Amino acid sequence: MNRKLDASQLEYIYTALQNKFPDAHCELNFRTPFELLIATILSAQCTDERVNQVTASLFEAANTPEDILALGLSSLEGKIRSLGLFHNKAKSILATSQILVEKYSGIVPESIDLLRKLPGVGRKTANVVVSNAYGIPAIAVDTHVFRVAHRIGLAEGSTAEKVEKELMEQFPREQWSDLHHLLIFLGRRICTARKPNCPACPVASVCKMAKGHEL
DNA sequence: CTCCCGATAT
DNA sequence: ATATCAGGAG
Repeated sequence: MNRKLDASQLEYIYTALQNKFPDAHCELNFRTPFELLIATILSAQCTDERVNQVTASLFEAANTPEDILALGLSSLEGKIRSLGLFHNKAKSILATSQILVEKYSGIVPESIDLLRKLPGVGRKTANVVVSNAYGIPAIAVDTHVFRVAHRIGLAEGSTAEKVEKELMEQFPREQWSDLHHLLIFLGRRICTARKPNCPACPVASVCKMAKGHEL
């Protein structure tokens, strides 16, 4: 019976991460729900820092569905090419903008289910938007959350959806959005993919992987 | 499962 | 040189 962490360990993890990263927040730059939606679509397989570099000029040219549509495909692709996967991302952004104009009066929906029907918007992107734009508790499982949750021993599921469910079951709803950002900060700054810095990690004492290394 | 994909870190 | 980066669609 693979026992997970007990209640006191879960509380310790949340508190220790808050103390280590009191400023944990969404690192994508945005001013409106639509800007966040576009920035999050662009963030696939790409660092936030480079997304912000691109959106700074992109949103100056167009930051509404109508203005994005007016740009057209080749112009939009040109602006986002440096982010990679640019053809898919441009098509998704245009198709999503078209639907927002036609069906939602240009307003980004607050419903995860409605968001996920938009082209290029999956589970992770929908969670990021409702959490950071509308203050709805959610845990978006990206590459960092998936990796860190497995290493610590907070999750064992093989898909992002399973990991999201495991995390939601172990932490109270009011902690979901904060926990999501805390795990991302941990994954970016300490528990990196190539070389995790366990000596600097605030939750090493309860981490499954860190313990495995010590034994 | 594969494909999309440029920039950066190791 | 190669792994990785706030994934999603077919």
